[in-house]
Amino acid sequence: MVDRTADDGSLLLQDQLCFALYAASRSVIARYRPLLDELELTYPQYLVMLVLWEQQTASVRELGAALQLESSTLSPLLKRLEAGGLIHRQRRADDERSVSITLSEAGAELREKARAVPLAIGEAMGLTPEQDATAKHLLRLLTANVNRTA
Amino acid sequence: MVDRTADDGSLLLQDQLCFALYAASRSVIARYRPLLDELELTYPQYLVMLVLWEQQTASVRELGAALQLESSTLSPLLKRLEAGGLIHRQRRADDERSVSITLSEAGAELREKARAVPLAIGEAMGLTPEQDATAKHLLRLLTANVNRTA
DNA sequence: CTCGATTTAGTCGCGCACAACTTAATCGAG
DNA sequence: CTCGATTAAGTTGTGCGCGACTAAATCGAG
Repeated sequence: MVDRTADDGSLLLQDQLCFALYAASRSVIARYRPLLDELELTYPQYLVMLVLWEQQTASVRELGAALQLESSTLSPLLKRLEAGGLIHRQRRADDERSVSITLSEAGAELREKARAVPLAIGEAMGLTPEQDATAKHLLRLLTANVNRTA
Repeated sequence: MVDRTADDGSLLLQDQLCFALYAASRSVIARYRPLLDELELTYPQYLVMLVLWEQQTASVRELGAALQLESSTLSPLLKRLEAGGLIHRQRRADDERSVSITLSEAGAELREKARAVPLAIGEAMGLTPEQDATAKHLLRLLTANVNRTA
């Protein structure tokens, strides 16, 4: 198969980086699914937990900034995490507009069960450390460029 | 920032290729949105149209194979494309289980308006041809690996 | 030829994802 | 101090995306 560059006007599906991206993202998330089912988390919920395991607490706004998600996506998701007993939500005293999200006991404990997940995914992806680093670099560059004048 | 490789058990969001992938995919699709709004298409609908512009006709099964989507995703999407007057759907005479999707006049004509889209996106992504090719290669490798034992 | 297995679309339920909007709290120029 | 502008979170509506399931048509071993 002869690929064309990003610069021509090809309308062929297989020429498009964006489709490779879209397909790869869904494939990786599908790979996560059985692992996250064990933790009773969806993939976006897992991402929220990653942020909280890292920094204990965050506002909805901060979670949105870290994950590039709107409050309209996060609010219901956080409600489900709270219903699942993994987080607490409370209005901040010093700024009643903000809501602090914190880990519950169960949420903090879940971290240990999650430890095995990145390993298993890394193995399934099957890239060399160099390929992994290159891919991350290019994806971040791409994201920054695309968001630049968005 | 010091990145770790895919092989360790880091639970840091920024270390994870999968998050870079997820964020990049959504950013690119968001970039498409205003362009596709002009065509009154969503991104997945646009992908279906790409396949049809390429080969005139396809069954639901073939579209699913090309785009890696389930019939439970495609059936309602195709219903919307039909309601929008871009495609026709008809049971295949030789195998009543299959449904043939074909372009309508309007669907075929939309191709010309879509010509400018890949150019604009390619420009927004801002990768060199080499980077674009590398990214596509790595994403396909990744997807193949992840799906292999799925 | 027959009938259980397979294949193809489709429906349903749930959880994102995002645009558009609302509500409430805070900010800040005058 | 005040009040219009801004900010934070949440609601609503639409369209994916997929698992679980169903219905109907076809296949194929015996």
